[in-house]
Amino acid sequence: MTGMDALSESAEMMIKNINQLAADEKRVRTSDLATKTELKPATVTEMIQRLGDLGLVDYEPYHGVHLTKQGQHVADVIEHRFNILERFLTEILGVDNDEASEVACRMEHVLTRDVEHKLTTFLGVDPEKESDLFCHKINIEDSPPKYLPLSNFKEGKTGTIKLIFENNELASILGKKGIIPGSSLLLKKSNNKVYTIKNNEGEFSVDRDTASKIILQN
Amino acid sequence: MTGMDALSESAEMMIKNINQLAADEKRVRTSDLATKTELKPATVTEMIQRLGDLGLVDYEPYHGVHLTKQGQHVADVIEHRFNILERFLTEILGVDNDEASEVACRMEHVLTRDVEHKLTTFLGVDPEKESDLFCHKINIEDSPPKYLPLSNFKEGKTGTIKLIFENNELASILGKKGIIPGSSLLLKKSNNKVYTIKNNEGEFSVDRDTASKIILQN
DNA sequence: CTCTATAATTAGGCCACCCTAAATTAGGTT
DNA sequence: AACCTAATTTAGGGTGGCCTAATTATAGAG
Repeated sequence: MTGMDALSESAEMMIKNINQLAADEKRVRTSDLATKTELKPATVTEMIQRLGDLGLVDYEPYHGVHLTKQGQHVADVIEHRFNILERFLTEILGVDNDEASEVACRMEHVLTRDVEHKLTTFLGVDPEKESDLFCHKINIEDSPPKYLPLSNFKEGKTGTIKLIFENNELASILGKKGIIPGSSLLLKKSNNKVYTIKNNEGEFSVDRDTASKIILQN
Repeated sequence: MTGMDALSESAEMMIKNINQLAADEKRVRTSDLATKTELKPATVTEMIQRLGDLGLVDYEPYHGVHLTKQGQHVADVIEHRFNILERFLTEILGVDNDEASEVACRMEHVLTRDVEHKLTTFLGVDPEKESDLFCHKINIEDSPPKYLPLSNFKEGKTGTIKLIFENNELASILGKKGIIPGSSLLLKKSNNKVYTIKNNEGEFSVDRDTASKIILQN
């Protein structure tokens, strides 16, 4: 009902191009779109009529188009996806610019919100701070895993060890007991002084200081 | 002549599905393909006839298809692209399995050889060793990525941390130990499970999952 | 205010993909 | 060997995207 049928790549590209040609408040002309997209004018007309029917574009025959609010929103999303993909390809993978641009331009239509979000985070931008670009992301489905030092863990809970701050000695002692990153551990009891933990090699007690150096994931 | 026109996503998907259904030397039946692809049998027939014309498939009416050498090659490439994309999405970005699978399935048709190659290297597989899968890659323009996750780093090497991907909590825990972007870090030891690292604040061990989210520059 | 050059649209055609419904074929049953 | 059923293919229809050619509208020149 919401018209959420996922636009075709062609449709999204047209919207993207309309957006890029839309300087000031001017309507974008068919011929300019034809040049930019390397399509024939007749094809552009056809396409923008379709987009008009979808409410993504305000189309006035013989007088060009401009994006509706809805269309602008699509354009922003695509733009953002393109940018992070391009950055990932060039900055992280070291793909050369032209190719990165081409590939990003194809991939942008296939990203989901979640992947977009995670990629953005990966690139070191806090998605929450990009408020404008992420305005389309109202409900964030991310319930990030919680990391806690053992010293703050709840009794009876089992967690996976993520990180142990060493102290070589301590680490090797713990290591010999199977308390190593990646392994799982149950906190049986704690009284804020002594922490009784259990793993598949047995039960141990550690002091608070040690406990604070073992970071678990819920 | 070589039929190098870049196959459509639909065509590539059909080839991929034929490949997956091709147990032993048996020909793959139309109805099985229809079930797997969620298309109608008539549509499958049409498609495999097209693929037959392209020489990608050996089609015998009423007796199913099997991939030609050429078709097999396409299938292998797609398969490999899917696998590395899926790995990247799950292991590096932390996308959940179902979504990663879906997105990888869309992106696989859009990767170039170079991007595929660089992504593979990024994930820590030496593309040269995957000789079969990479047989399609004759001239490799070797420029390995400058950035690697800690989990793919070589023991004894020092790198500069470029970014740490994760929800803020993990990042802040790491940050308190001086493991922050821009700082330098030495990988002392790794056994593919536990990564022992050292920086100017001490020594730490992290699990593979965490290591994969710390990206270093050689 | 008409006239014309240019821009834009419509008309009509082609192909890839998808469908349903109507043949057709293969292969086991009797 | 004729027959039936399930699998398969063909026939025919629709849509999106692309095209060329023909038509029509616009806006600026005279």
